[in-house]
Amino acid sequence: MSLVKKTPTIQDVARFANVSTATVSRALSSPERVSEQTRARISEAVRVTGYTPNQSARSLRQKTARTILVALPDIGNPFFSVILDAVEREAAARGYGVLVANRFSGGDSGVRMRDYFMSNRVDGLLLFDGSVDLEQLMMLTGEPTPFPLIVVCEEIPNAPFHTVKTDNSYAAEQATRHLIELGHRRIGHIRGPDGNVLTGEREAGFRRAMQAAGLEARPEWMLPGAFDMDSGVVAAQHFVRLEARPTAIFAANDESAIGFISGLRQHGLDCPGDVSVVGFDDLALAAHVWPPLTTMRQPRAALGRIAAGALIDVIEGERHSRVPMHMVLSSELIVRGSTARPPALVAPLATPPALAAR
Amino acid sequence: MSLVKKTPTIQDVARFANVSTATVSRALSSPERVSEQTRARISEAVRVTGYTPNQSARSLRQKTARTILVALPDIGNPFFSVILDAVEREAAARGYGVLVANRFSGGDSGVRMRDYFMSNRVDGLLLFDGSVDLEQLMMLTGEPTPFPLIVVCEEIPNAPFHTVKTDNSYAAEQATRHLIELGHRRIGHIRGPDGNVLTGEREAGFRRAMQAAGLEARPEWMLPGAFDMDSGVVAAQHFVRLEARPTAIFAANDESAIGFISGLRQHGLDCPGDVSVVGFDDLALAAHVWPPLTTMRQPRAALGRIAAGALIDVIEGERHSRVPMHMVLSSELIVRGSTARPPALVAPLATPPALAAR
DNA sequence: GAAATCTCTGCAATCGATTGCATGAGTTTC
DNA sequence: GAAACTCATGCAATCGATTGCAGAGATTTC
Repeated sequence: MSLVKKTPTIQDVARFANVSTATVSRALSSPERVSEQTRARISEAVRVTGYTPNQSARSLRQKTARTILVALPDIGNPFFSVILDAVEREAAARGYGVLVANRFSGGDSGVRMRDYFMSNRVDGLLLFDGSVDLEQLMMLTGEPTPFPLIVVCEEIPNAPFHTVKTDNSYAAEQATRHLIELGHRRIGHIRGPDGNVLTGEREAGFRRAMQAAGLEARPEWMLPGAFDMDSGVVAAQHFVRLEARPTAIFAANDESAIGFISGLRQHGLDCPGDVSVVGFDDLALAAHVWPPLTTMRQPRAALGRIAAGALIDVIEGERHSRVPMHMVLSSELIVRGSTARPPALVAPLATPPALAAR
Repeated sequence: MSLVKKTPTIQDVARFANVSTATVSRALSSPERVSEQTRARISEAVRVTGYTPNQSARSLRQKTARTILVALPDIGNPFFSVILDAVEREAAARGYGVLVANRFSGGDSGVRMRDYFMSNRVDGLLLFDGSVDLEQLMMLTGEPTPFPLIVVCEEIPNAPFHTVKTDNSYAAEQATRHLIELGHRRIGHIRGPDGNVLTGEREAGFRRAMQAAGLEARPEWMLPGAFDMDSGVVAAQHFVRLEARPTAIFAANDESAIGFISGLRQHGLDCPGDVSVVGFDDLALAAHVWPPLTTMRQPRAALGRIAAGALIDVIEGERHSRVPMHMVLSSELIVRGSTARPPALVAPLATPPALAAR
């Protein structure tokens, strides 16, 4: 009769089934504690009334939100969105909702994070942001981490957090070694954004491979970048202005590699004819750009799945280890068309003077 | 002294400031109703105790979650992830959290949606999934939509929902007209997945443009697709086997266009030399693939922002119009390198027989 | 056959914030 | 100077589900 029919509560179900709310609650959460008859009556009552438990009330009582917070630097970036996809699926499979916080780095990120937790909206945090201020975070979390947290894609030495990451530094080393094995000696690097942990690890791997081969990582060949296509285009502009150019570039991620190749083309240079390029991540499009990109495949889906699973384990107390866990997943070199032998080796007798080392 | 220090509640603040919890609550939500002195004492108490309101308790009392649910077919798809980015920002700016539900289409989607709402976890829904069963949804929602809902990217004629969309059909017409204006007469189309509303609208626009120009949309030139790169590659395989090939293709989205171009190349065909290709969406990478893709730019960020804003308006009762609103944003043709005049027109006298129409 | 145990169910407190109503002090009005 | 009003605050009910405790009846144990 009323204009707005209220959503049914556990009271309505109890009344309909002629039992107390306590019994209804038990019938739904631990059916074995309720007699078969009663259980059947309650099921029927639930069906008829169309009852769904009120999550707010449940959260309030149980101090549990069945929700995790995923903090990302940029959802629009396909690298993260694929991971988010996997996270969402794992969480959904275990009955958790996923709340996303985008552009989490920046001044108030620590405060916002703290608010999310203290407000009991989420039970745990998956932190993907390499630029977030972890010092600040640690201060907020206090000594023994008071809330379940897993840092993904980053590793802060000695930080009391669980982490899941890929073997960035080793993978960068592999990528660089691939170029060296092709015969390249003059190799440059497009860096990631300053202050990002990944930037450091990938650069370190690059330097290690160079050093191991007795090659020099020239400062002017370390081009600035920012993990996006535009910065790759800009890097290409720097590149063509170099007096002595490298014959190969290891880019810190696929997007900057693709931007770089596109920029090369604008200046009449060919990849891999003039310059070999290796990327990092293996985005879906890496196989479809021209030339198809040689890159290190990061196990992104696995990363998301494992991180989400581990976080929920922590939340549910199945991993109560005081000592932080560090999980490392390994990457894989995918050789495609963007890398080849250096020009000098292809036609050693015809090396044009312009390309010869000064 | 205790091992685990409890999170402070409004009681703690009240005790510290020597007032009732009612006053604390009012000081925080409507400060003008509390005297300046008291307000200062309360602020101090909040600061000292480190109090943050418990969202579950607030939700329970106010029947409001300050959270919206975003249902997407595929977060991993950059098309959606950019929109999600905009949605998240708009929502955050207005104090709402964003819960994501991925792969929402499929058997239980209606039920899952209903559960989300009835459980009071979310206040409204942004539905992006063209494949979700809207009939089922309508049944669940009942006559006057009982929960705030905005359907994005889709339009169901006569459905009692607010919608935000781009002018798909008109944009497809424009894209096709661009090919016609370049001189193409034999034009094919890579379709989207069956059952998706967008597929139908884009195909309709294509047919309208063809008809208006007096051209035939041949059945064997309507290639199946699925909005992803792989289906574009497959479409290219179909394409090369055609007896009489089109000189231009309008692909239903950028990903299938890029996959198609990549597939062409594997068969030794050049774009735009042999075939011009127009995409749809203007993904970030469209400008960076080779050749740079001519495409219809969809105002994705605006779409997300406007949809989220409208949804929150509805939630907060600022738009109580019974009659559903339909907002349409317009797309823009971005001409790049993947379209050119047809081969026959470039060198009309030298048309190789193989390329001539049979 | 009394005691102990087990099974099923209900009572009522509890989670933490919000809000309608009431109250008392201070202020304005005529 | 009494009535009417305003302002700041407190009291206590309320939102809806969960759960410790207790009791009634049935069953097992010795």
